[in-house]
Amino acid sequence: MARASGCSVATVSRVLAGTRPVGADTARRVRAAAEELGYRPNHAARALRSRATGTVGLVLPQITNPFYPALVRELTHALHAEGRAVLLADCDDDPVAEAGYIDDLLARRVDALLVVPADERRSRDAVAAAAARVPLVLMDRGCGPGVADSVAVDNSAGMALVLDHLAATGRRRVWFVGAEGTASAAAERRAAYAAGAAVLDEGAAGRIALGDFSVAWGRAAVDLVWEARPDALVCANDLIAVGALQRLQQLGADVPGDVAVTGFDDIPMAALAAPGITTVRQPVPELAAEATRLLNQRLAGGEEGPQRAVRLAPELVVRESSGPRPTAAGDERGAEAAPGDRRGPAEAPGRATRVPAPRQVTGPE
Amino acid sequence: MARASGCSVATVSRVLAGTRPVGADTARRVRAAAEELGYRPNHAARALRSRATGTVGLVLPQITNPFYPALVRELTHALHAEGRAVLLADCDDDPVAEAGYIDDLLARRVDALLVVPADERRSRDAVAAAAARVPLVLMDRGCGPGVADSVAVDNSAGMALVLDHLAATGRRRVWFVGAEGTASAAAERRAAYAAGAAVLDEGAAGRIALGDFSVAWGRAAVDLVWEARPDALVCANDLIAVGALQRLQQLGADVPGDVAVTGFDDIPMAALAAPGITTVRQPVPELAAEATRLLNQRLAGGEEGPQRAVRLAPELVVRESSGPRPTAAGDERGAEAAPGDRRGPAEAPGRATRVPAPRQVTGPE
DNA sequence: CTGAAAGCGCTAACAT
DNA sequence: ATGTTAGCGCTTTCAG
Repeated sequence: MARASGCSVATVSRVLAGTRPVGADTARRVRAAAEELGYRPNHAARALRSRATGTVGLVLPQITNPFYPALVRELTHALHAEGRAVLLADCDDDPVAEAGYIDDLLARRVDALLVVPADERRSRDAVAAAAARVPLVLMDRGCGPGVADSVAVDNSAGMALVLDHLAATGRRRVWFVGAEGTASAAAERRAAYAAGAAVLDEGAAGRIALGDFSVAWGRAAVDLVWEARPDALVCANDLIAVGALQRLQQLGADVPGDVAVTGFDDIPMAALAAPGITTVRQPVPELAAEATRLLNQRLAGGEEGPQRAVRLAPELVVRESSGPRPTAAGDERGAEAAPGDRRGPAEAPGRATRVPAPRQVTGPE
Repeated sequence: MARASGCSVATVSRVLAGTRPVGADTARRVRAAAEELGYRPNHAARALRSRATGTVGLVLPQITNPFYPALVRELTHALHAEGRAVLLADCDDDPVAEAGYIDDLLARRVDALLVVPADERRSRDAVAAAAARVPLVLMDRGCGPGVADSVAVDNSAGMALVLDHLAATGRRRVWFVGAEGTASAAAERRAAYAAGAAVLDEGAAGRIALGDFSVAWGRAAVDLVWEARPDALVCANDLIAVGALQRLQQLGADVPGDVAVTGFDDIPMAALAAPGITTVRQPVPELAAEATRLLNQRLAGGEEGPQRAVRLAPELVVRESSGPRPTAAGDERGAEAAPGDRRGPAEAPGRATRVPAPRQVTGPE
C-alpha cells in the first residue's frame, strides 16, 4: 500500500486517519491507491496502537420494551455518523447480567458506554465502577445521584402537560395509575402528579393506584378504581394505558365519553390503539443527540468536569382517548361517534394534536 | 502479569485462552494472579494477532419494526453465551446505507455477519460480496438464490395452519390481504394462500388484495373488500391485521362474529389488540439458535460446504379475532360477548390456544 | 509442559 | 511535509 502510492506507511496512515497535514498531491495519490487496492485499514491494529476502538457499548435492560427500539435507532445513527460502531447488550432486566455485559464491553475496550440501568439501586455499583474507567452516560433512567452524566426526559414537565390538558377539557375526578419503586420514571411521574393534581380537584392528589409498568397492571388497576367512577385515568406509561383502555372497553365504558385515558412515552402502540391514546412524547432524537454530545465532550478531554444531568422537555400528543366528551349521548362506540373526525374512508383513527415542548432544563445533578 | 504468576507470558496466554495443555498447578497460579490484579485480556491485541475479533455484525433493515426486537434479543443472548459480542447496524430500510454498514463492519473485522436484507434485489450485491469475505447468514428475508446460508420461518406452513383453522371454524368467504413484491415473506405467504384457499371455497384463491406490510394498508384494504362481505380476512402480517381490525370496528363490524381476522408473526401488539389477533408465531428463539449454529459451523471450518436454507415450522396462536361466531345475536362487542371467556376480573382479553409446529424443513436452497 | 522470541498492522515519536 | 523506527499486548512458532 505504501509502495503503491509511492510514499511511506506513515504518510498513508496520516492521510487515512487525518491526524496531520499532508500535501494535497500525496493525499490524492494515497486515496487513489487505497481505492484501487480496495484497502481497508485494520481496526484491530489501529485500536491496539491508538488505544481507542471507535466503539461504544450500549447496555439496555430489555430491547423488547417498546420504548427502546426507537432510542436504539437514533443512537446508532448518531454514533455511526461520527464513525463509531455500537456494541449492543440486552440484559433482560437482570442487574447481574448487566454487570457481566458491562465487564465484557470494558474488556473489549469500548471508548465509552451508554447505559439504561436495569435497576435504580442494584445497577449502581457496576455502573459507577464502569464510569470510573470510561466516559459513561446514563439514559432514560437514573441510578442514584452522582454516578455519571445522564440524559432523560423531564418527567415532571410531561406530567404537567397532561394535567393542564385534562384541566382544560374539564376533567375533575382524576386518578393516577402509576408504578411503585424509586426508579426515576416511576418516582418523578408519581411526584409530579401529586404536586399538580390539586389544581383539578382537591382530592385528586390522593387518588393514586400503584403497580408496575405493564399492560396487566393497567387492566387490574381499572378494577380497583372504576367503582369510584373517575372521569380520567392518568397512566404512568403507555403500557399501563393500553391495559386500562382494554379493561374499560371490556366493562362497556366509553372512552373518552365516560373517562379519558392518558399515557406516557408515545410508544408506537399508543397511536395504534383504538381510540388512539393521548400521551407524552419523549424527544427521542434529541435524547440521542444529547447523549452523544455528552459522550463526545468527555472523550474530547473533559474527563474531570462536573457531572451533568440533562433533562429534555417532552411534548403532549393529544389523541382521541382524551377527546371532548360527547355532549349528547352518542353511540356506544365512544371515539367512533365523534363527528368530523373522519376525513377519508381509511384514514388513521384520528389526527393527533401536538403541544410543543415548553422548556428545556439542563444543570448539574 | 507474567511476573506475578511466576511464569512466562506464553504460559499465561495458554491458560487464559485454553489453547494448549498446561500444568494444573501453574494454571491455578495464573488464574489466581489474574483475579488478584483484575487482569482483563486486551481484545484488540488478541484480535490483531489471532485474526478473530470475537465479534458478529448484525444488520437490520429497521429496528423499529416490531418483529425485530425479539429477534435481536435472542440473537444477542445466543451469541453472548458463546463469548461473542454483537455490533448492531440499523439501515433504515435503505440498501445503500446497508452496503455502507456492511462495509464498515467488515473493516472492523467482524468474524461473521447476520443480515436481514433491506431489499430482496437491491441488497443482493453488497450481501454477496460480504458473504465472500466472512461467514454470513441471511435471516427472515431472502436475497435471491445462492447468495448465502439462510434461516427463516416456513411461510407456507404458517399460511396452511391459518387456512386449516379457518376451514375448521366454518369460514368460507375468505380474502387475503397481502403485500406486493418479491420479498420472501410477501411472495411466499401470497403463494401459499393462493395454493391453499381453494379448499375453503372455489373462489377464495382469487380473492386477494395487495398493498404493503403496514397498518395503513390494513385499514385501506378493508374499504376495498368490505362490500363483498367476507367472513374472514387473512392478513399477511400482524400490522396489516391491526389496521384491518381497527377499520372493521370503525365500520361497526363484529370481529369475530361477522368476520374473522388473522395475522402473521405474532408481534406483541397482536396479543394486546382487542380482540386479540389470531396469528402465526415465528419460532424466534429457534431462528436465532439455528442462525448461530450455521454461523459456528462455517466458522469452524465448513467454509466450502453447500449453502443451507433452513426453514423452521411456525405455530398457530388462536386468539379471539377468529373465535367462533356467536350462535345467537350477542351484544355488539363481539369477543366480549363470548361466555366463559373471563376467568377473573382483570385477566387478559382471552387465553390463546397454540397449535404446535407440525414440521421442520431443512435443505439446500 | 514451558520459555524465548517473532510479529500481527498500525500510529506516535522522533528525525529530517 | 515526509520518512524511519519502535512498539501497542497478545498468540504462536520453535526450542528446550
